[in-house]
Amino acid sequence: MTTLASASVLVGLNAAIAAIDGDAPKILCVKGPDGHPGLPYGPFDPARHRTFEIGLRDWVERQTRLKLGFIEQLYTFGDKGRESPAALIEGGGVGTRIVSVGYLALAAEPANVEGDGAQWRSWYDFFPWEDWRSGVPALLSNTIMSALRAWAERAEDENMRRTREERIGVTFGVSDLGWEEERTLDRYELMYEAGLVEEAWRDRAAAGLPAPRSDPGVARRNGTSMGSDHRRMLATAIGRVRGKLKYRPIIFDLTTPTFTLLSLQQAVEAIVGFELHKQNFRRSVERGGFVEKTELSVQQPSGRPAAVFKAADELGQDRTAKGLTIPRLRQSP
Amino acid sequence: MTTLASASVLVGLNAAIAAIDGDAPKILCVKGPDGHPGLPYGPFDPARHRTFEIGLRDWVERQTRLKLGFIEQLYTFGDKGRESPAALIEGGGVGTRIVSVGYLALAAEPANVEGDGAQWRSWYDFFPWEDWRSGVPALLSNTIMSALRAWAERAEDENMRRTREERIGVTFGVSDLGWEEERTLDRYELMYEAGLVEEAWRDRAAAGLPAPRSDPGVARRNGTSMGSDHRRMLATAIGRVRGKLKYRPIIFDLTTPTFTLLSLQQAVEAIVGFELHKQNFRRSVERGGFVEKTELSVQQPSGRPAAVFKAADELGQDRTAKGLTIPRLRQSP
DNA sequence: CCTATATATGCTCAATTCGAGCATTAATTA
DNA sequence: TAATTAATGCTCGAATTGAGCATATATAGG
Repeated sequence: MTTLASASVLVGLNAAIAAIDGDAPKILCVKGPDGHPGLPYGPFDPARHRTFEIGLRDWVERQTRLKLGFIEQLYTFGDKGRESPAALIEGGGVGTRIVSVGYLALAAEPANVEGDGAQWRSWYDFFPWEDWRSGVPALLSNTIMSALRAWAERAEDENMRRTREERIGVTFGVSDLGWEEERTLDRYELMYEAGLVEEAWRDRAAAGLPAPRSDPGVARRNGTSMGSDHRRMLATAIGRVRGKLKYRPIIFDLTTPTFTLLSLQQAVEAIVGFELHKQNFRRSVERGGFVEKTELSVQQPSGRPAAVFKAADELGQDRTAKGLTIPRLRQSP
Repeated sequence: MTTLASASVLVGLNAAIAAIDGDAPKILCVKGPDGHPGLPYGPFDPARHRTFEIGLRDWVERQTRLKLGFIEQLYTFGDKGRESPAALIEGGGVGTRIVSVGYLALAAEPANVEGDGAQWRSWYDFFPWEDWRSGVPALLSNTIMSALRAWAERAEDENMRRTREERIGVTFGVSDLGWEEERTLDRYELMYEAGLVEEAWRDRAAAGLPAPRSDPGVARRNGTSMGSDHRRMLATAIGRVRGKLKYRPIIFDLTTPTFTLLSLQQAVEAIVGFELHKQNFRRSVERGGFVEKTELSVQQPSGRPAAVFKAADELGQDRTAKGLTIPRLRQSP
């Protein structure tokens, strides 16, 4: 067996902490070392923490005073290019590989957070093309799609061109399947490859590679960029939440204990990024046994007052059972 | 920011490599350092490998001569209790935390492998209670379920007892939802907690904790145990394959290029662990556009010859699109 | 050649779910 | 009191699903 060079690996923990604020899906951001927004990050110290989860809860709480509820491991990032500038982290010299274990956490509401530059931001600040709630995002139809097609055209040979076009078709829903909201990561990665996000320019420059052959102005306008590979992690988190919604009732980890069906629907819409048929949503959620009516009702600004519901008891402690029925979005960009 | 103690973290890579052999779902095992079977394991050397995937492919190929096709990251294991005995791995002293990044890999067939003790084994050797293809596994109804209920009864208070019973109900399909085949990991973890698998006994002894209060003989009979936490990783892998089958056509990464619908069905049944309605399976797979008929047909040992199919071209390079429709198993143990 | 047997394949039918929209109810505001 | 707004109830056709019957095409044995 080979001798390990692993003494030069540092393990860090990242958390994508999501919450819903009315109709806005929020993510907790901190100011990263490079000035860009980033996800909360902390080192994993095996001497102090028995498990990743314990470590994560510990320093998230210390950094933000936020107690986490539901958390779930997302993905571990270890690609080259994640080396730490020596200044960033003590103990890791230049060239030390950082392995980050990314976690998804769900909070019932965007509680006030303390700490250096910590703030809740809409996740669509970073992924404006993912929000279809008021129709096809203009950014997508006006610039992204054509930039992607131009990238496909720039392929070296016919084979590569076709592959690229197929990927664009599937990931961006041009094909018959339509837009699959949970492919957030695929879309981000495709845009990264095509040089359509700022990180692609930055990373290639840092690695001494030639700049992408796309328009840098377009890349800069495609959402707020994040430090390191945090936007990729966030894309992973969003995709996971969107997918998971369909087979576990995690929506109730993101709502207040009681809610109206409209607010519940808006929370779901905030996550999936498109609008749902109101009556059908009500039917599926009521008949699916997800919610129970309370005797309360709340007055709206205008119109008939809405009944107040709560998550059904049968959903159980460990939030198991199945997920909501989310229809497929049939539009294309 | 705290100074990192992370110099004492080693990063390793594990692979659960699956293949289908007729009606048997196989997993590639090696002989672990403690004599128990284990999953192929190798260190991650950041100096040599740009990414985890490259590292994994590299040493899997060197250890087993097997070239991997589809691979996907599963989960990263870093809990305490994974410390290396000094003898196992050079460079890691006693008490060094080992972080293992687990991967799932799919092979088209259980190709011959070289290397010390490498062999393909049915994954039901390790999880006999997961195979419902000839009805409810006797092991489950005869011993496991009653041992689980006894564990629930041993709870310290009424609240805990009810929680345990609820978990058993959901995880083992006693509740109205029935057996959910993809909850492999939940079931393993529950059995571990209840002291019904050998690893629970071993780990508690190693940690200086009192032995579980269950019957050690029962634990020993509940499938073949594995070294370290490899059986947990395998459970994760099985659950992932079973779940993923429903939303991505990964089955075609596990079959030969051409197949009969029966062999395809048997492959699916091997994975999900229960039998499917033949005509409906055919309908869903044909109408779903997953397969295309070739002009060939093959003679059976007896009976009408079967048409030979291949995976549909539209499934595309990156094996995208949706997954097979797998009905829910309605039985209970 | 004929029959029993085994498997592949085609087809039907009822139950359920899903997508879409119309209709009614209950509040506020002008 | 009418207009407006949102909640809620209900229907209907289309598509999907679960189950089983029926037919087709082989082999083996007489």
